[in-house]
Amino acid sequence: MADQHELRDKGLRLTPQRELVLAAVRELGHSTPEEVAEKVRLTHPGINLSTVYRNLETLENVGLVQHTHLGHGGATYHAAEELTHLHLVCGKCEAVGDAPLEIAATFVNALSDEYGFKTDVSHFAIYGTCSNCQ
Amino acid sequence: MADQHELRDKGLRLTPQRELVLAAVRELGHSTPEEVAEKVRLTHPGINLSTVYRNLETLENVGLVQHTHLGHGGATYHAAEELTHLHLVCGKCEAVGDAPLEIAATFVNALSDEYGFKTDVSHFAIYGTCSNCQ
DNA sequence: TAGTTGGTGCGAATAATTCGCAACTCGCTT
DNA sequence: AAGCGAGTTGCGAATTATTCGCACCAACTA
Repeated sequence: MADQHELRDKGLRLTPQRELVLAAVRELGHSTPEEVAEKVRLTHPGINLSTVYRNLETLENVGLVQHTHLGHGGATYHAAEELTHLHLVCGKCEAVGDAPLEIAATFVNALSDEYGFKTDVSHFAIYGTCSNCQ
Repeated sequence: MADQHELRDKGLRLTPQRELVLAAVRELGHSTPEEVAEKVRLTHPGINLSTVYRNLETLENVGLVQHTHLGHGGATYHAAEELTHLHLVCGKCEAVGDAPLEIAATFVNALSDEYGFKTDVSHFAIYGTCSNCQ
């Protein structure tokens, strides 16, 4: 019912580290591996960065989290459930805003119809300047 | 007339390295610093990677080239002139396809009207799967 | 409860990018 | 034509981000 089943159903072992990484991603929304590690350390100080990286990768493989490249170099992770919006990335303040998927529907359809390109909404990041930074 | 004026008009010195870096970006289209360096080395074998990085940054500052994060970690650079299309990045084969800006016009307008978010088309990268990889 | 197998911690290895600094050269000034 | 000063370059070291190898440990299975 809890995370237990969720992870074990995917064929993964249930370790405190893994649970915490998943929980952190869910709570933080968009976050870098570093931020996830920081969050996890609040309750499990000894966790190793490598473990965070490995768990993020593992969790991504089983489809519980996903990552996107929202700018700079670093990847940011978010829970798979949270795919109901687009990411609006501000190039100035680096804030990540959200917008409903529907707003892009016709655009996505056009790309599909005219170019055979299937847009991956989970990786859909849009760069620009947010209203606060203009 | 040639690159000479173009660079000097921007207040930059005209060095062979700089000219070559700019020429390489223009010829290569989307390319990583590493690829630019490789290209430049064809005619100027001794060029240092640092110099390529610095020139890309310099050229970007004066608006002659721009960069985008099209996936993974690395940034890719392209000439500023070449901003007349969107980048369709295939997550599988990593190919970068193009589509005209107009296809996103209504979408961009909607983001502006409803969220006050000004989309930067030069950084507009769309993730998905291209027609060949489906 | 004991075994096997995946998972963790840790430190080293890579990769990508940036920096510091001394030598060089571009372009302006005599 | 020669000189000077600032912008540039090359090079190696320093960073940052991420991955690996390996020995130890713990989660699930029988």
